[in-house]
Amino acid sequence: MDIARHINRLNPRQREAVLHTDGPLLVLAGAGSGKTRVITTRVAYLLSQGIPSEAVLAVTFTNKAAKEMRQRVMGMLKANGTKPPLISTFHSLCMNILRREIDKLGFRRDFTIYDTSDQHSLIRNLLSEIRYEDKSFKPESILERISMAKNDMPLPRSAKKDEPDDIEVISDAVYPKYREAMKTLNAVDFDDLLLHTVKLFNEHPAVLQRYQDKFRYILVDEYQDTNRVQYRLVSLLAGKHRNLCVVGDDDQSIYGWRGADLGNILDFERDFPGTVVVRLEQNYRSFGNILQAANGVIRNNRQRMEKTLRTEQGSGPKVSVFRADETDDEAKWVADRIELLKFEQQIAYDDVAILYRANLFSRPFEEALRRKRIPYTVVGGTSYFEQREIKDIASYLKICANKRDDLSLLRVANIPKRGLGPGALGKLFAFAKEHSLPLLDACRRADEVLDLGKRLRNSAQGLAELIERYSARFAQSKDMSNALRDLIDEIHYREHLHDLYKNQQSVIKRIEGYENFISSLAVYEKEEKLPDLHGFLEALALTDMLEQKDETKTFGVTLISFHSSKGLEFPIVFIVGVEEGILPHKKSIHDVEEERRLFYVGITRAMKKLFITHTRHRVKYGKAVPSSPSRFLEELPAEVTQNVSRFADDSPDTPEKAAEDFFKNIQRMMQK
DNA sequence: GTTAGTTCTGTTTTT
DNA sequence: CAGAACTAAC
Repeated sequence: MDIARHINRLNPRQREAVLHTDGPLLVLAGAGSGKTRVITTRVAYLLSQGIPSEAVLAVTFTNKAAKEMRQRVMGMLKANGTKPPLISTFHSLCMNILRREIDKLGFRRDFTIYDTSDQHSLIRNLLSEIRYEDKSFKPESILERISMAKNDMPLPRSAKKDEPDDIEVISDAVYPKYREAMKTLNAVDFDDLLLHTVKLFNEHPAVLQRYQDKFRYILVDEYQDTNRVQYRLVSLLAGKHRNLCVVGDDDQSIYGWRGADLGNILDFERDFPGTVVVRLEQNYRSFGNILQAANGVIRNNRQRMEKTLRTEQGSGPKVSVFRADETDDEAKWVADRIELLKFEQQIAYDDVAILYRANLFSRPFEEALRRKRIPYTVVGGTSYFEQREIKDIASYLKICANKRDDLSLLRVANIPKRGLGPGALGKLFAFAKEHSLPLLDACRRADEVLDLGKRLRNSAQGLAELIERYSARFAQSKDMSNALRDLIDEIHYREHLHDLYKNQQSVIKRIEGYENFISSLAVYEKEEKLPDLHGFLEALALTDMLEQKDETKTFGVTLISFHSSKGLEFPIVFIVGVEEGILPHKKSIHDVEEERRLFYVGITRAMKKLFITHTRHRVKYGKAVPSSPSRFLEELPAEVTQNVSRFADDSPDTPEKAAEDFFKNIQRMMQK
C-alpha cells in the first residue's frame, strides 16, 4: 500500500512516532526535525489501519497550520479515496461544538463572536457605566487581566501583597460585569469559546461522553503553546480512550505572555501515565555550525527537556557576528551583505530573511533595502479586519445575525449620521435597561421613550425597521452578497465615506475595502454547502479568509519578527538587534528563558548561513543611546562563530575606545 | 458634531 | 520620531 512507502522513508524515531497509535504519546520534535511530515504520515497511517476518519481529530493553533496539514494528508490519501479527518483549530473546534450545544449553558445558538476590538469597546462602556473616570487605565490592560483570569493564569499580584494596585481593583470589579454583559449580548469572546466548551463538558457528562466516543484518536500540534484551558479541553476529550498524541518542542515555546503554559508539555508524562516519549533530534534543515550555535544557546535554559539537535550535513560556514556603530550602519551593512551574496554566490533575494524582536525594527532595514533597490516583503502588521469600513459593515451584519448584540448596534446606530448621537442612544439604552430589552427592541418602541424628540424617534424606528428588514432577508440565505450590497447602498455608505475623508485616495481605498468584503461574502456563499450569515461571520472571526490572497508568495527579502518566523526556514538568515534590552527585551526580563528560546527559534530558521548583528548605539525615539551586546551572544560557542566587525576587538564603550575605533575605521576605508 | 492641535506612549500574535 | 487617542475650540 501507498502508506508503507511513506513510512519507509522515515528515520527510526519518526517511524516510532507514526506507528505508536494507541495510548498517550509525546513527540518532542526539535526544530527542523520533520515534524509536519511525522504528523501527516501518522494521520494517514491511522486511517490506513482501518480507523474511520470520523474518529480522528487533529488540532492546531492556526488556520495556516490546519490548512497545510489538511493538504498534505489529502495528498497522501488521494490514491485510495479515504475521507480526510477533522483537522481544526482549537477555536473552530469549540465553535462547532458550541453552535450545537451552547443552549445548555443558557446562551442562544445564534450567539456572536466578539473580537478584540469588540471586547475593547465593551470594556469602555462598562467603565463608563461604573463611572470610572480615571483615564489612566487602558481598557487593554483590563482585558489582559480578564483574559489571564479566564485562562487560569497565576496573576502576578503586585509583588508586595499589602494592597492590590488600582488596576487589579478595577479589573476585579469589571470582570463580573463583563461576563454578565456578554451573556445578555449573547456573545462570546475567543477565550470563551474554549472556556465554555470546557464548562459544557464539566457540567454535562453525557455530552462529553458523546465527543469522547466520537474522537477516539486525538492529535495536538504545537503542544508547547497550549494554555491551561486548552490542556483541560484536551484532557477531557482524550480522557476516555487515551489515544492522545501531542507534538511540540518545549524549546520553541515563545507564547508564555499570552498564556501558553510550558508545564503542559513538561508534565505530560506525569499527567498521562504510560506515556511513550519520542525525541526527534535529527535535523534536516541546517548546517552543523548553526545547530551548534543553537544548542549552545538553549543549553543554558533550566526548564526544559534535554535534547540535542544533530545533522548529517556538513558543518558549513561559521556564524558571522557583526557589530555596527549604530542603527543605520547595521541596516546598511545587512543590505550590503545581501547584495554581495547575490552577486558572489547567486543567492536569490527570496532566500534571505531578516529577523528581529519587534516589528518596529523593520524600518531602517526597509529603508536600506529600498535604497539599494533590493525587493523585500514585511510580514506582519495591521490586519485587514482593523479597517474601519470592514468593522462598520461587519457590525451591520452582526446585528442582523444576533439581535441582542447591542454593542454592534451601538456602533452602527449613527453610521451614517441619523442624529442618534450619544445623547439619544443613552436615552434609548436607559429605556432598554429599564424593560430589560435588547437595544434593537428599544429602538423599535422609541415611541414609548419619553423625552425623545419626534425626529429622533423616527430615526430610531427607521433604524430598527432597516435592521429587521435586512435581518429577514439575510435569514433567507439567498444571495446574501446582493442583499449586503443593497444595504450598503441604502444607508449611503459610500457618501458617508466621502464625508468622512476629504482625501480622495483614502476614500477609494475604503471603497475597495468593502467591495472586497462583499466579494468574500459572495465567495463564501458559492463555496459553502449551506451558507448562512452566522457561518460567514464565524469564518470572518475565526479564519483568515479575507487576508489570504498574498500569503504564500513572499517577494524578495523577508522581514519578519522572531515570533512570526516560527515554523519557517530560509537559506540565509540575519538576526538583528541582538542587544540587551531588545533580545532579552527589557519588558520580558522576568522570563529570560523565554527570550532565550526566542533567540533559539531565530537561529534554527537558518539553513545555510547565519548572520547575527548588534550595535553600539541604537536610535530610540529619535535619539541615539548606547547599546550593549546581548548576554546571549556569549553563549554562542566560540568555535562556530567568527567576528566580522570592522574592529575585531570587543572593547568596552569608552570615549577613548570609540575614538580609536573611529580612527581605525578611517584607516580601513583608506586602504580600500 | 467636526477638525485641528495636543498629549501620550512605545514587545511579541492568533483566534 | 510617529501614530494613536484624546481635548478643545470651531
